[in-house]
Amino acid sequence: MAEPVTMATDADAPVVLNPATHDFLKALASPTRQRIMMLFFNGAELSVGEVAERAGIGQSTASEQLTLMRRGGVVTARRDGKVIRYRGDREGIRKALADLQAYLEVCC
Amino acid sequence: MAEPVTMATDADAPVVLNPATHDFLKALASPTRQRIMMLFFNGAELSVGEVAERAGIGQSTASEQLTLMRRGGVVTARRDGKVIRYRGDREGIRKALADLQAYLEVCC
DNA sequence: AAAACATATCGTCATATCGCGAAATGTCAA
DNA sequence: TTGACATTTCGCGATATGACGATATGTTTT
Repeated sequence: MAEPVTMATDADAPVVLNPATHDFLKALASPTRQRIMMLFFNGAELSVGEVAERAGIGQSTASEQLTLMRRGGVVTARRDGKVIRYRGDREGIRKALADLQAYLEVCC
Repeated sequence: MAEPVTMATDADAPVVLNPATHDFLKALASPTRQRIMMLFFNGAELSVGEVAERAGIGQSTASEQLTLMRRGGVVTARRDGKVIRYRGDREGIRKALADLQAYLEVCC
């Protein structure tokens, strides 16, 4: 409940941000993943194969990048038959942005 | 003035985010730079040498990482005699977070 | 101008990440 | 359970990043 970021004093300032927020930053700090992110424009839901095709990357690459993005909380996945459909994670993003903002509040 | 992110429709959705926001994400997506960031806790102003010492890294490394962070808009630098003092960039961070939020609004 | 000092840049190496094809895993249909 | 198909995992080469020491640049003082 008590985040390492809130109410910090000089003595117990966090040295790194929490893993979830770090994963969020990594999930977006790559041109390829940014391109993938924009495929989920307007709530679109896409399979791994569709992402691979539209992003112009191999199928295994798409799978790996989507796993990272899922870990970063920017997309969610659900199985639909033999296909897995991904879409933007509105709530995950909202939370990550809030955490990031709280983290940065400490120093600036 | 018209950001590539705002008012996007399905036809002209941005494929990557603007360079400034990308640099912002990169500036924070590294444990070392996160550690450095937290040194600027509570508006502290530190020289390159002080950052190197407190972060436990070499002087050249500190200089290079601070350059990245400056490009990402998370710190500012000013010369003070023969020393250069860095501190958290409140306004740069605020702007970057707003841009990031706008970018993510598109898809989620 | 030269000495002293802080920072920036350069060259190099170690490690991490990216992207791929191949193989393994998992799921539905017959 | 076998076959067909989608996704994940694995192994690998290419490229990017991180950190360092050495050197260059810039600033102040003498």
